[in-house]
Amino acid sequence: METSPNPTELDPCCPPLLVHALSEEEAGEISTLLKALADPARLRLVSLVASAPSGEVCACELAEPLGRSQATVSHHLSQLVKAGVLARTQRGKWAWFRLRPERLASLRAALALPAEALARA
Amino acid sequence: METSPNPTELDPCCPPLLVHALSEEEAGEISTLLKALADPARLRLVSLVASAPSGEVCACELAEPLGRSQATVSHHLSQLVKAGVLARTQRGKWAWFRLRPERLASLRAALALPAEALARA
DNA sequence: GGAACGCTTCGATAGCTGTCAATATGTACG
DNA sequence: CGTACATATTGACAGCTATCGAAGCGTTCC
Repeated sequence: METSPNPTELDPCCPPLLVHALSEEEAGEISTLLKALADPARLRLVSLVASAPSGEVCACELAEPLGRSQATVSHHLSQLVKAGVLARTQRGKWAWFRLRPERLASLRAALALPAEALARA
Repeated sequence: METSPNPTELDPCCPPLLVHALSEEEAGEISTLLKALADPARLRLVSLVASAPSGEVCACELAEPLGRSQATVSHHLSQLVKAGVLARTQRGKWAWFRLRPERLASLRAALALPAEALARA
């Protein structure tokens, strides 16, 4: 096994991106995560959650600032959770969401350029 | 006009992402760049170009390793150029592509977490 | 129990997107 | 000029996706 300590869907993802050519499989893996972020509504959701002072936001506070229906917000939140970007906690009848920074960090790492590429710029 | 010195479409993009909530407009801007990368074929193209020793690759060398038709590769390359991720140089009848690392760097910066968010993790 | 509430799921729809074959455009070289 | 070749554009199509209203499922609280 790699480095994942618990059964939550946190597979390594994001092999070194720009050092050698990616295989179709590796590219598919990274693009899945990118797709999860590549939508204005989801980007704003992530942003709303990440910038919350407490680090957690109730779903009930998200539909209104987003200007989308409650069903649509629920749909996007599910996708973000599935992609590992957000984590959900059920608390009574409310669902709370918080950021999973490791996931974004691994994406940033994948996008990092090797020194040689920077030298060429 | 804003701040662009030359006619190439290199606007700043990517406001601070996770510090405060994004507007719909800001989110749209970033998601445009993310969408350009959120596809296995395009990700592999970027990877192929970035990992080339010379820093430049002729389009003629890309279709075969990608396993896509010439038309499809041309289409994806256009999108990457339009998004500012790659730059194209015409040389005789060949088109050469190289990476625009600044563009990726600004995306990485947008994905960077403020210290507070990391502390919460 | 039953009413109210938060959220998810379903069904439907309009629009976008990745793909290719075919065709067009453009460049090089006899 | 004409042929060969590299790339771009067009047209078409299947599959995906963002969105919503409506219906379903749990939880809370009276």
